[in-house]
Amino acid sequence: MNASQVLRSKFERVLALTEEEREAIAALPLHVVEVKADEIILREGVPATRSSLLIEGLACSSKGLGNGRRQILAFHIPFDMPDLVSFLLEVRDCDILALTDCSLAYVEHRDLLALCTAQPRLALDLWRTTLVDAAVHREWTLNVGQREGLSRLAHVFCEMMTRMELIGRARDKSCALPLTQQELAEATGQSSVHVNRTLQELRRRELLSFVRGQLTIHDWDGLVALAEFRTE
Amino acid sequence: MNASQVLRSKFERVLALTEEEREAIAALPLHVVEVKADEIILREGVPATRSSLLIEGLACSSKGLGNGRRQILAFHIPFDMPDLVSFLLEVRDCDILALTDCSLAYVEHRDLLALCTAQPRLALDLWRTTLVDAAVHREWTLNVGQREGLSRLAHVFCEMMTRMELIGRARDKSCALPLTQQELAEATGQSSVHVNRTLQELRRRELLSFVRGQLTIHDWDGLVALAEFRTE
DNA sequence: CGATTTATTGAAGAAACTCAACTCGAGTGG
DNA sequence: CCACTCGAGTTGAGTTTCTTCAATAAATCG
Repeated sequence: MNASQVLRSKFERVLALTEEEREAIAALPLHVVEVKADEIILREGVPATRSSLLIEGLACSSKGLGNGRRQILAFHIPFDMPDLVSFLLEVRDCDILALTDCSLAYVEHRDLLALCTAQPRLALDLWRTTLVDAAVHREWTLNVGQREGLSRLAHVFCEMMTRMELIGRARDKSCALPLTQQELAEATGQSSVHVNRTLQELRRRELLSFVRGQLTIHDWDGLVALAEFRTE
Repeated sequence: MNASQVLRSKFERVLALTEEEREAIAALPLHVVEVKADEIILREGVPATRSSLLIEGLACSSKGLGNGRRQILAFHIPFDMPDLVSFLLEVRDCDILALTDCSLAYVEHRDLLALCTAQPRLALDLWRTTLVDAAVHREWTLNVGQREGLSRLAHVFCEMMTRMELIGRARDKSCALPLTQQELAEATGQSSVHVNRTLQELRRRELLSFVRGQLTIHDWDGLVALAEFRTE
C-alpha cells in the first residue's frame, strides 16, 4: 500500500468519500522517507512546518526533562498522523521518535491547509482525529496519575491491542508490539525494574504474556477489569 | 462583559476579525447559565451535543476511577472553552466540574458547526485552541509521570500564574486561585497529606505562598527553574 | 563468536500513602 | 455575640510502593 492509499483509507474508515475528495487526497504532495529505529522523526522546539503519516513501524511522542527522565506520551502505529497535533501551532512541543524502523510520509502544513480549505469535510475529520488523540492523552494522564503499577501497565496493553485490532494487525488477541521494558517504563512513569516485576505479576496471574515483542492476551476480560479499560 | 463579548475577545486575542466574522460571532446562540460550586457542568459518558464557554469562575476537567480516585486533567478559567475537546466526538470522555460558582455560556454543537462552515478562519482558530489544550495535556502527563512531588506542584502554579496573567487576573505575581489542597492533590496525582507537606516546603524555600486561595509567587525564576516550566 | 543490549534478581532506601488525631477558620443558628 | 458545626489544613507514625544500585543471565546483532 502506498502512502496516498494509506491516507485515503484512513479517511475512509469514517467517511464515504466523494470523487472530488478522493482526487484531492491523491493530489496531496507526500514525501515518503524511511527512518531507522531510535532516530528522531521530528524534534521538539523546532518550527512546526510539516506533519507525518506513519505507513509502517512503531513510533512514539515523548518529552524529556533536564535530569534525563523522559515521558512517552503516546505510541503511534500505521495509519496514525503522530504530529497532526502540532498542526496550526508555531513550535513542536514534543519529539516524535521511531521505536522500530519506520516508513512514513511527510505532508507540508501549507499543503494540508490548502486541502482543509478546499475540502471542509476532510478538515473536520482531521480535526476530529486530533480530538481523539487529545482524549487518549487524557486517559494517559489518568493512567499515570491514579492507577497503581499493575493496572497502569495493563491499561497500556489493552489500548495497544485494541488499536492493533482496528488496523488488522492482531489475531486471536495476539500482536507484535516491539517495545522494550525500558520503553514501557517511560510510558507508564515507572522504573524499568518495576516494570519487569509488574510484568511477571501479569504473567503469574495468567492475564497475558509479553515475550520478545509479542503481546498475547490470555484473559481479555480479566485484563480489561484490572485496567478499568473503557472500550468505546 | 456579556457572553458574546467574551467569545469575541477570545478570538481577537489572535485574529483581527472582519466585520462579517464579528457579526457571525454575535449571531451565535449562547445560553448563559450559573452553576454552583461542586456541581457537574457536563458529565462523562453522555452524548456530546454542546460545548461551554467559561465567563466567570474556576472549573476543571476530571476523570474518575472505580476505587474513588479521581484525576483532574485541566483547570479552566474565564475565556476557556473547557470541553471544545469533545466537539465532533460522539460521547464526552470526562466530567467538567465547577470548582467555584461559575457563570458560563452553552453553545450547541450544531450552531458551532454552522459557524465553522461559514467562517473557516474562525474554525481554524478553534481547532488551534483544541491543539493548544492537547499540548497542555501532554505537559500534564509529563508532570504527573516524571516530576517529583515538589516540582510537580511548582509546575501547576507556574502554569496557572501564566494563564491568569494572560487574562489580566494577576498582579505582581499574585492571583486568586481558590483551590483546596485536595484538588491540588487530584491534579498532581498525590495524596492531600503529601501536597500539604510539599506546600510547606515550597513556602520554606520562599518560592511562593498559597493561603486561603491566594497564590503569590515570591521567586518566579526559582519556581520556573524548579518546575522546568517552559514559557512559550 | 564476541559485543552489546535487554531482561532478571536481590537488597537497601527513598518517596509517598494511609490512618487517625488534632487545629484552625468561616459561617450558622440559637 | 457566642457556641457549634463543618470543611479544610496540619501533624505524627507506621506502612506500602516504588526506586536505585549493582550484579547476573539471557537474548540479539554484527
